[in-house]
Amino acid sequence: MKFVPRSEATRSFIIETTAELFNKKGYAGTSIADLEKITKLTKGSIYGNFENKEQVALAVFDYNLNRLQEKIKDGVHNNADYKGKILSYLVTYHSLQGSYGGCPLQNTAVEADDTHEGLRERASAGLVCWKDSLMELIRAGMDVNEFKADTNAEKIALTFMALIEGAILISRTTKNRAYFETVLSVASDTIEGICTIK
Amino acid sequence: MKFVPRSEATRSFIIETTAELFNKKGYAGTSIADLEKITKLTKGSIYGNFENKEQVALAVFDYNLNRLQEKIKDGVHNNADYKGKILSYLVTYHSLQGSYGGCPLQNTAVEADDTHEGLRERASAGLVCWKDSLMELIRAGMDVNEFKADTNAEKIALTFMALIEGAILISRTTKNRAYFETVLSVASDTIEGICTIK
Amino acid sequence: MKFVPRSEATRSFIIETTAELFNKKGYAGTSIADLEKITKLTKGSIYGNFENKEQVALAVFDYNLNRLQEKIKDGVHNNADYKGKILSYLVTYHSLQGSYGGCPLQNTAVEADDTHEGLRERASAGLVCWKDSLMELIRAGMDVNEFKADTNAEKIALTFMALIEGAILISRTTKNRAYFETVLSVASDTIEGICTIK
Amino acid sequence: MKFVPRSEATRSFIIETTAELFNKKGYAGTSIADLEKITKLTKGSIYGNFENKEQVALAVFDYNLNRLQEKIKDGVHNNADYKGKILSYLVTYHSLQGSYGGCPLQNTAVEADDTHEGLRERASAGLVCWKDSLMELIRAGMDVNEFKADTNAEKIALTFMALIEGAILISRTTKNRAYFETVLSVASDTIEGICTIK
DNA sequence: ACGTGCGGGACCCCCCGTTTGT
DNA sequence: ACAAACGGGGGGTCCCGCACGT
Repeated sequence: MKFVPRSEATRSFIIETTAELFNKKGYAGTSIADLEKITKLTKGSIYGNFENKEQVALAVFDYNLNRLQEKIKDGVHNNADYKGKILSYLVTYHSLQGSYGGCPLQNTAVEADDTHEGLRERASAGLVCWKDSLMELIRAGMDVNEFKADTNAEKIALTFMALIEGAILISRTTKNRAYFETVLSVASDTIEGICTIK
Repeated sequence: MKFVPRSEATRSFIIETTAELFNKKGYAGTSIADLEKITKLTKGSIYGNFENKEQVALAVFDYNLNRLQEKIKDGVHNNADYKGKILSYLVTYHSLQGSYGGCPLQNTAVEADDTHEGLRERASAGLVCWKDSLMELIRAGMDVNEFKADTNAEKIALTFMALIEGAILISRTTKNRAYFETVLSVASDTIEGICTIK
Repeated sequence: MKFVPRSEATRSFIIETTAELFNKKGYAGTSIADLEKITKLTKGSIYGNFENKEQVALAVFDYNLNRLQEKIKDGVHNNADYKGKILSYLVTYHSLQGSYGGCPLQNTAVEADDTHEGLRERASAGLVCWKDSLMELIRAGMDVNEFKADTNAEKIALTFMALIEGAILISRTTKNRAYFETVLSVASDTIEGICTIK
Repeated sequence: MKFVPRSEATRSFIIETTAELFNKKGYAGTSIADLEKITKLTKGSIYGNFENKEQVALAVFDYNLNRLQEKIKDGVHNNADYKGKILSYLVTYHSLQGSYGGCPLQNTAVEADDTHEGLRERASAGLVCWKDSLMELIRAGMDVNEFKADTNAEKIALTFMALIEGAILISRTTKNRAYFETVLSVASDTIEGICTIK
């Protein structure tokens, strides 16, 4: 029999409630029982709203990614110049380094790259989207002469992203926040470096 | 009863045979049945050589880390100047980007940071060890005037590491090798940037 | 996660269906697979109704003990005088000497005394409760002058119980019913011996 | 391939070393690993001396039974009159109420009666032998006019045994030594009761 | 001959993701 | 939306052989 989703509210509730759990324990490490416990719903209810565990995980990934993107978008909008817009990513990531379990893009990417093609594709799309957004900002900044004309937009974008993800990885694993700050300052410098004026 | 290990050969065989599997599928995602399949040994034999799955995983992590460190050490030894020694890391990591499942330090770190303290500690120690090695090389290079006297060794080391790990993450997830090259070139530039002469 | 029991009916069904098995094969000797076979339920169902095997065993012990006590209570109620009430124990135990696997109190006590504190405590409580019931009957009989005034109630109770349990042990092991009768006749004589009139 | 036993010394060592363990934990509850641990021998060695776990258990039962019988025989020999000989059983059993895990006859009988025909038979034989020994002593006492001529030897023997086993059962389970004394005093009285003179 | 080292595989208890009946 | 059952798989232990040393 075909699967028919039910109340959108419950579906959202499940996604939002379990998002942190999935981010922390991963797809393989999170059980349906965990979902029951944290949502206080029953298996039947969860399976009434999702076809299976995989669909919950996919929806949760989308939610986590969207949540991140919204915050980033806020930061971007709140800055007038392109340098500020790009540097706002650092502020946003900084504010996220709480107890949510790290960057969902990173967590999903690393778990899924050799095990779950569906999740890997989504993580990949998330990264590419992120890169494209950054490149767009850089190119826009170049257009208004805020950034140097010879800037390699993709290279800067990738460097920026790599530094952020690397910073999260190192600081979370070593539980040393200072490493995070240090690496992010380099990301900041990287952007400063392409500015035409200081 | 205290656990008594058996033939060192079998133990090593299990570790070496399952190392890639653990690196690809992670601790939670690898089952004893997987180990049986790939080693063609039985549970009885595996549990005769390891106390439990966790001990296999820990040993495998050590093996994977050591394997990486050996390759890096080779690269370092084969270069005379400190710049060459440091840049050899990039060559080594470049050669590793095959089908082994990515960087074990990254995989373990990301999976374990919120789920398995024992593995997290090992990954953390691995990262710190890596950073210290890099800092030592940088400081030695400063001593012989190969690197600028005002170089912040720790910052450079962390940046270098973050770029490498970030590069692996992005390129593996997107399955785009070019991203890897691009980010590593930035890592290379970073080292060039602290050299006294070109 | 806290364990939440399911349908009381299934739970009871499991207890009742497996009670004889546990009584015959003991706690260590009874496997979950045995329970599946005899109940024709699956592991999932059993573990949905009980936290673990131990909890099944404890519930089964309670059931078996209660079952025994109900029969005994019937016998006691069906007799007007205290001598008759006490001797009814013998009739009850006599009727129980079928193929149920012997006295659950005995079986549990002997298996658990050095291996399972939880079961041992329950068996102990069962024995003490039995002794107290007997003593109450004896003392009541003394109050109405049915039993001699100088009767040592506890001694008589313990003797009565020891004879019954000893009788079961000997007769079941040797598969000789006559031994059972012989020893029970002594238990009967013991009660006769404290009567004021014949 | 046929099984060929090995050094008698090792065989005895295994039996003697594991006797208490089997008595405490039972046949089903004792694992080969337990035997390894306590003997500090390897499985291979144990299986070199016994065909399988069952044969160890049978040999251990024989050993435990024999050990008991030897002590009883000592007590019997050290008493001149038949009353003393019989009552010496009580002294012997009293001295055995240490931490050895209770009466091996009882433990084996209760575990085996519905699960292991081989052990049950041995326990049965042990009980019958005990009964016969007691009956012999009683009849010999009757012959020399120490015991009343109308004594029902078998009944007295069975009562005596039942009281002892019942006493052990009750006192071990409740961990109340006083119950043991109380019931054994009744066993003693039973013998006094068949004496011609006090 | 005898003890050991080590591998085998069936089975242990328990939990998994899932479906069904209501 | 839930309660309850399902059956396969999770990690881990069981009892047992076999081949090697001594």
